[in-house]
Amino acid sequence: MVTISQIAAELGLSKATVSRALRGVPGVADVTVATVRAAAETMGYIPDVAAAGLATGRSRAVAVVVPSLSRWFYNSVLTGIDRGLRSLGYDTVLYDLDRSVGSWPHVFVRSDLRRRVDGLIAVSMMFSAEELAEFSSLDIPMIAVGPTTHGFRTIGIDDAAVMTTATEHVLALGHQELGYLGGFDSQSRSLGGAVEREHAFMTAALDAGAVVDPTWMLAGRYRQSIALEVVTPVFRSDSWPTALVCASDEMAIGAMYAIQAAGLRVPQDVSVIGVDGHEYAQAYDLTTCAQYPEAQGELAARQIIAEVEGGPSRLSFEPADYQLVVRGSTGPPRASR
Amino acid sequence: MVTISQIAAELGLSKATVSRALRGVPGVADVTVATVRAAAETMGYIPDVAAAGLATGRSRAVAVVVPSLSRWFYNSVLTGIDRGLRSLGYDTVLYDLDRSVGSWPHVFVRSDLRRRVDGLIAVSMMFSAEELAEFSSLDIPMIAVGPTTHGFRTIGIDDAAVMTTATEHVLALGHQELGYLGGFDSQSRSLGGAVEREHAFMTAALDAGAVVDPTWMLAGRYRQSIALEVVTPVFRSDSWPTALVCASDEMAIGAMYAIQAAGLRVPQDVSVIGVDGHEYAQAYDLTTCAQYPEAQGELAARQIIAEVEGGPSRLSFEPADYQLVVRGSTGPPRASR
DNA sequence: CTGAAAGCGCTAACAG
DNA sequence: CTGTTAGCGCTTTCAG
Repeated sequence: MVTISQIAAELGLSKATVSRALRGVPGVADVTVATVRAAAETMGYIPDVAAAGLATGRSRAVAVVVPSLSRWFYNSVLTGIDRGLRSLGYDTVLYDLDRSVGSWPHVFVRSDLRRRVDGLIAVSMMFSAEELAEFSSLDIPMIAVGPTTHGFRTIGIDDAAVMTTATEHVLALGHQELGYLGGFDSQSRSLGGAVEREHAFMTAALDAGAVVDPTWMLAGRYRQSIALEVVTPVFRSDSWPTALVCASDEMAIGAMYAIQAAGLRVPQDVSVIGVDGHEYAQAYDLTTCAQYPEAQGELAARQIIAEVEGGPSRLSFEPADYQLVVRGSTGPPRASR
Repeated sequence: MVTISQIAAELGLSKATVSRALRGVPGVADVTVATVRAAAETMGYIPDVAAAGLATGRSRAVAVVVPSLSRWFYNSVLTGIDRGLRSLGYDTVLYDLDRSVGSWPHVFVRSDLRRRVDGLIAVSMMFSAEELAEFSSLDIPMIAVGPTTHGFRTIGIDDAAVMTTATEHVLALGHQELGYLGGFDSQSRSLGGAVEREHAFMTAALDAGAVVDPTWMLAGRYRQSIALEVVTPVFRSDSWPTALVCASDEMAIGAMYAIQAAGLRVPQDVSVIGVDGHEYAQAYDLTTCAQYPEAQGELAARQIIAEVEGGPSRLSFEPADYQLVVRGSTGPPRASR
């Protein structure tokens, strides 16, 4: 294992100079830098992060806390974060909180995060006041991606605006009988903007004078499997909405399956619209209000590193892009055909 | 920030004793241990992993390399690994290789992994001989989960056996006209046992004298969206198989959607069977040959830590459980009703 | 522009 | 059972 001192010895230089040359610290002769780097290369030098970390107090790693890895939004954000972090020379230390609802030990923060990471990115997480206090005591930059997270600067879409856009799309198509597929993901620690979305839907629907039968307010809990189950009985009954607004594309896909299995057609009998821009939306010809989780993750990575490396902390909320993508799952209601 | 020396000073002990007491090293008076731990607790001591790492050469972290995070199998394995690792006091350092097909810099191994992790777990990865050599030169325990990975001890199902089981299920139901939905995921670095599965299918089908029209061999590339697209034309043509054997549940779900959209019924018109035991399989009433990726991940975590902590390296292949789960998507073919 | 020296916080012989 | 003494490999004043 080759160290900095060996390079120094080899070249008749001091450890300090070699260290500076390797890191590109200004104030070293260009020739020296070149020589040192060449030697490091040929000798097969690999920096020891632990040693550097001890000396600097930095680990070149950031913690990423996710509520679960199985949902598309979360793992997409994580993909973006990992890519962003790695391109900046940082590692991703994963903290998957799946199935740890309400049981996250405070210990987590103190003993695990401390000194192990330079920053923390929380994806769609809800934290208790106690946990938040522990985080703050870590005194490292923190940032959230997803719905606005109390105590965190956050990057994310405007959930209300997105849902309003989606709802207005079907309203504009002439639908007056609307269903909503949303609910809460009780299994995870994420809130996912569920409240904002549902509220925006109701507001837009009622403002337009649409009919929203209470039995059409479905709790798909943000999972495709549950969506499939709760949607099924509605479209096998004799009263169903002409348009179903879904709070996520995963739920929308489950709903479309249930609707077809019930013998109805999308969009002829019922229009379906989702939110997210899921990678499968195109194949399912699903109209959706798309957001770009990987981009959000990459942005989070860049911003946290900027802060870690001394930059100032930015705005408290960074609005992310979204866009209505109209496909074949939405159309005018039967009556107005 | 409180250190070990502060505790030592406070208690009038030496750093060494405090260190030993804290780590539970045998050979310290019980009273001393108790006193030290109590003091550490009240003083709010938190160990510095970097310092410990420098001294021991261990980081208490393991690298997990995945081909992508968006596919259920991969993220499920990762969930299991993270849970296992964390329960043993180790951190998960993520290396998501999504979209880095063929472009993985050798640099990766040398500069990133070295000294940063104590072990490496590769999930469904294919490595070049060159990469493999670099891994080996790291001289840390390595283990793979998924299909047998050259150069790695691996934990995984017997892909051929699983596919044989699935195929024989529809054969036993009386199907004689079989389709296969498989292919390769060219986007990722994973092979995923695709070859073994396809071969096992063909063997079982031909052995039973079944008809497998070449146009029924579909390349869904292990993605639901692509499966949906390639399956659609087949069931809109005038010649289709009575049973479709899918190499993954994700593809099977896409296929079922396509079949229904084409106006056919599952299982009345066509039976569909998958492989994986996807979390959505139950909701879709999909018959599948299930495997348990989270359990595989947890096992991998336990085994790698056992090795890291001095245990011997075990068998070269650890067969994982699988089980045929019969649901409503498979039934006898039309003719024999 | 380069070198010497001190030290980051902890562990690991080696003594006692 | 406990203390002393060296480092682990790198960064960082402070001199020159």
